[in-house]
Amino acid sequence: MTTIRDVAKEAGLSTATVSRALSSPETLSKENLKKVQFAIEKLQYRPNMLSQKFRNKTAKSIVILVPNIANLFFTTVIRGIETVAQRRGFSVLLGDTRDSSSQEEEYINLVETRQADGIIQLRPYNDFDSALPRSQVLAVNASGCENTPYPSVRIDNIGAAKEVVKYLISIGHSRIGVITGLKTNPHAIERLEGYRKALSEAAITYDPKLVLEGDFSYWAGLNASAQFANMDPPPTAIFCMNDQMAIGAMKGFKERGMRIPQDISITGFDDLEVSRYLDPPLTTVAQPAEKIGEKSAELLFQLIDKLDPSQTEYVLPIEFVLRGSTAAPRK
Amino acid sequence: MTTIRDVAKEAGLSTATVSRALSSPETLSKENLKKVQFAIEKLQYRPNMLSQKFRNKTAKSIVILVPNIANLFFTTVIRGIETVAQRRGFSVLLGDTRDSSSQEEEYINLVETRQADGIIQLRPYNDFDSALPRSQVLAVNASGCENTPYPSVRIDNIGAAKEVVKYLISIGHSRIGVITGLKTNPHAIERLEGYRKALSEAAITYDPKLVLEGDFSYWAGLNASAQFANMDPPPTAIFCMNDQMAIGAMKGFKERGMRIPQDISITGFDDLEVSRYLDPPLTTVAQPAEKIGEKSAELLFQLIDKLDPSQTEYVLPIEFVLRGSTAAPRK
DNA sequence: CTGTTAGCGCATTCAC
DNA sequence: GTGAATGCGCTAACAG
Repeated sequence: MTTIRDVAKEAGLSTATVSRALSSPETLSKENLKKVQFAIEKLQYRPNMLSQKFRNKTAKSIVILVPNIANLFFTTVIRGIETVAQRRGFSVLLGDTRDSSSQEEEYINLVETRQADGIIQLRPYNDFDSALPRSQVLAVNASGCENTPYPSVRIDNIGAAKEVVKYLISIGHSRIGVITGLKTNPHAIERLEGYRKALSEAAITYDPKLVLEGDFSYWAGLNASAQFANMDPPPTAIFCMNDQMAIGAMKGFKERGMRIPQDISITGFDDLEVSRYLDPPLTTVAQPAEKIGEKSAELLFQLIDKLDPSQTEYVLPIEFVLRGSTAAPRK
Repeated sequence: MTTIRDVAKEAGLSTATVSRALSSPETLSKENLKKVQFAIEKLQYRPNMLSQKFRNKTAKSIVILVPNIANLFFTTVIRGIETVAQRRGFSVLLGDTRDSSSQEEEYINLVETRQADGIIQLRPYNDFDSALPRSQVLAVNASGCENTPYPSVRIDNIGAAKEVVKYLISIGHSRIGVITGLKTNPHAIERLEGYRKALSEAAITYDPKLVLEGDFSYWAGLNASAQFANMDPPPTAIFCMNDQMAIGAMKGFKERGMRIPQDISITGFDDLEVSRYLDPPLTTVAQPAEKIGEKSAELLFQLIDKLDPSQTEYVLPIEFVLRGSTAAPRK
C-alpha cells in the first residue's frame, strides 16, 4: 500500500508538505505542488480515508433509519437525503430496521461508536420512544408528527386530512368512511383529528361506526371495503389514510360490483407513483418526499457543523391531487 | 471522550488487557474480565470504531451501486444484501447513481480509498463498461446478464422470456407483440433472444413489425399500446419486458376499449408488488430479488475473506406467475 | 494469562 | 513555505 510517506520520499519533500498539498494546495509553492502532484501520479497514490477519518475524528457519513426500504415513499425521501449528503461529501449508511427496535438500536450504535456522524429517522416519534433523542447522538426526524422532541421535518397531517375531507364534503358527501392506521400510530391519530375537524366545521355529526382501523396495508383496505359495502346505507366516500389501503379498498369495492367514483368515492394519502395509473386514478395527498429528505439532511448538517439551527421544526406544504376516484354522490 | 486507556486505568490493568476483553474475552481471567466490565460500565466506554477500522485496515462496510433507489425491484435486492451484511457485522453504504457513470465513479472511489471493502453493482455489465471490473476493487454484479467478466448473480433472462412466450403460444397465440427495453440494454437483448427462440421452436415466423422499442417506463408501454392497437390485425398478446411497461400498455388498451384478456393478453416481467393488484392482475415473471441480494452479498464476502469462491456465477431460478391478464385468443 | 512496546497513516503543532 | 516531531485510539507482537 502506498502511503503519504512514499509520496514524500518520491517528491523529495516531507510528509507534512504532501498532506498540505492535498488539503490546502494554495499554501504550497507552485514548484513543490507540481512535484507532489507528479509523485502522486507516478505512484498512483490514494489517501487512506480510514486513517484520515480517524485522525480527523469524523466518519463523514450519516445513517438513515428507515422502517422499510421497500416502500416508495421512503426511497424518495432517501433520494433527497442522498443528494444533500453527496454535495457535502458525506456517505449514506442504510439502516433498514424492519420496524424492529433492536435493529434500530444497532444502527444508533453506529453513531455512538463514531462510525457515523448523525442520523435521520424516518418514522414518527411516539411518547414511549426510547430510541431517540439521545444525548451525544445528533438526530433529525423526517416525516414524523407534531411534538417531536428533537429537530424535525414533516407535513401538517391534520391540515392535509382536513383538506381532503373538506373537499369530499364540498362536493356533497356527508357519510364519509375512514380507514385508519393502527390506533396507536401517530400519523393515524393526527389524520383522524383532521377528519373530525372537517366534519365538525361542516356541522356533520361524527359517527364512530364509519371509522375502521387498518394498518396501512393493502389487505387492511380490502378488508375494510367489505365491511363498508355491507353497511346500510354504505358511506358514499372513503378517506383512506394511505394510498396502499386505498388501492385495496378500490379492489374490494370493484369486486362487489360498485363503481368508482359513481357509487363510491375513494381518496388516498401519499401519492405513490402507481396511484396515477390506477383505474380510476386516485385522488390523494402528495407529500413532498424528496424535499423532506433534502431539508432534513440540511438540518442534520447544521447540527453536525454545530451551527445551532435557527429553526428546528419545518412543516412542508402538501399538494391535494384531484384525480378520477372522486365525484359527487348520486342523489 | 473516554478511551481504552481510561478504562485500563480505572480497572488497574493495561490497555492490551482491555482490548482483549473486548475482542476475545475468553482469554482473560474471570477476575480481570469482571474488573474490565465494571470499569467499562462505570465510564460508559464505547470503543472508537474509527480507530479500530484504521488499525485493522478494514472499513467493515460495502457499497451498493444502484441505478435508482426508487425502484421496488432494486430495494428488494437491497434488503437481501443488507440481511447478509448485518449478519456479518458490515454496514451498507448506499450508492444511488441515477444512471450516471460519474456518480458511479464516485462510489467506486469509496472502495479505492478504503472507506468500503467491496461493492455490489445492480445493473447489467456491458462491453464498453469501464466502471468494473477493476483491479483492487472487490466487486460482484447482481441481476445482470450472461458473460459478466466478474463474479455475478442473476437469472436466466433468455430462458425466462422463452417460457413466457411459449406459454402464450401454448394457449393459442401466434401474433405476439413485444415491448422491449432500449435496443442496447443487455436485459432487453437477452429477453428478445428468448422471444425469438420460443417462436422459432413453434415454427412461427419472426415479424420485426411486432417488436416495438421501449425504455422500461410506463410511458413507453402506453405509447406502444397505441401503435399495437392500430395494427391490422392487432396482435392477440403482448410480451412486455417489464411490469412497468405492462401497466402502461394495459392502461392504453383499456382506454381504447379493448378488454384484457378477452381482446388482448398482456404479460410482464419482474412481478412488482403492485402487479397482483392490477385489474386484471398481471401474468408475469417473478425474479427472486431478495435471494439475488443475499447470494451476491455472500459471494462478495467470500471475496473479502479471500476465500477464492468455488463458483463465481450463480443463475437463480425464476417463477412464472400466471394471473388474469392472459387468456386464449378469440377465434 | 498479562504488560510493554511499537506503529498503523495522517494532520497538526511548532520551529526555522 | 517547509520539515521534524508528536499523537489520535487501538491492536499485535513479544516477553515474561
